[in-house]
Amino acid sequence: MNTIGFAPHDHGNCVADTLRKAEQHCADNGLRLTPVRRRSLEILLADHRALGAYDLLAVLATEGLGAQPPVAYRALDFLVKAGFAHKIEALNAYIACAHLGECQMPAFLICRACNSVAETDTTLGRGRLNDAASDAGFRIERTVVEAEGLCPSCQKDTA
Amino acid sequence: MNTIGFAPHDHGNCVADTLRKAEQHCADNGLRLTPVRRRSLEILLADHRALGAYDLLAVLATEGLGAQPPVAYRALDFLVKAGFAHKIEALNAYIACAHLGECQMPAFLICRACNSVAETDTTLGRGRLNDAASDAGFRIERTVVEAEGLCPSCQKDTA
DNA sequence: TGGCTATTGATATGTTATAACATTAACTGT
DNA sequence: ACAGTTAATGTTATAACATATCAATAGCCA
Repeated sequence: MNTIGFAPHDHGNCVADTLRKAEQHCADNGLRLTPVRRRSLEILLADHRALGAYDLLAVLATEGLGAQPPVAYRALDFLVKAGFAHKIEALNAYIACAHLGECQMPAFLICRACNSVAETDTTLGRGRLNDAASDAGFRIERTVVEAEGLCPSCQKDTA
Repeated sequence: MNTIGFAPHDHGNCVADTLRKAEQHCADNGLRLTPVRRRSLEILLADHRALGAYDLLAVLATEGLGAQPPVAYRALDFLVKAGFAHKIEALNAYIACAHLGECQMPAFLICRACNSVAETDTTLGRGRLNDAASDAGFRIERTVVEAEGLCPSCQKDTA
């Protein structure tokens, strides 16, 4: 599992590939990637950065795809439930999934300076948290793992 | 590091002990545990459950300690900065620190049914996340680790 | 005492998210 | 093609969470 987000990569391909996978997943599971949903995913995919619901809404509005908050929240809700996007709890913002199809327990590295977000995975590393949960008799259904700090590029700028 | 929250314990002592430690910490560090701040900490300590800022405010208001949002947010800000409380990002809510004085990298187990929260620690378990961060050249400053699920008691109720 | 800083009081507003209900589109079986 | 059903959208309103700003006051200390 590589950590996309800060490293240079072929982003056009990254976007196209994710859209293709999303379409396939919808076809396979009887989900409908409607215009608003598809466009919302494209907007989130535009860069590896978290977008607020109202930021998304602003873009949709300029394109005549809806002007009221529920439009954005419904689209985001669909994308998150389908596994196409994640909510970054520490920012109250949303980001496209960078590992569509192979994403179990996402973890995020969030740059507090430029707001870019890299996604990685902690599936193999839940040791301590799982131990604590089973000691306490707690049944985990979802985990939020987010690290805030400075990305490589913003560390240079500060130095 | 034990995981307080779901297990029975002497809660009166748990509260008194934390208040004592908080007073000591303020005395040692030139911080002022004013009436609003102290009372806010007591309210958060009342049980191992996350409280919204406006829930806290409602209690403060009945006691004549302030009726406007900034009162609650200022108190919470002080408590969080001093390490006496934590923000639960997944709930936009706040909880008293259960390990005052020995809390480095808190992690939370959050029951989605009864909203009770247990606090544990992941200081020794950051392996994967740290690895991913150093691979990416990311400098971590703060981590958010929260697990949502069902506490022992609510698992029984559902069964 | 005077000057500094931290805290509080108060009003307003910004930001994030959902409730509720009417309408329209898509799918299903006949 | 048709009615019955469910999913999606349009729209209005409001709930819930959070901060900016500025004036007033309290504590500290030279």
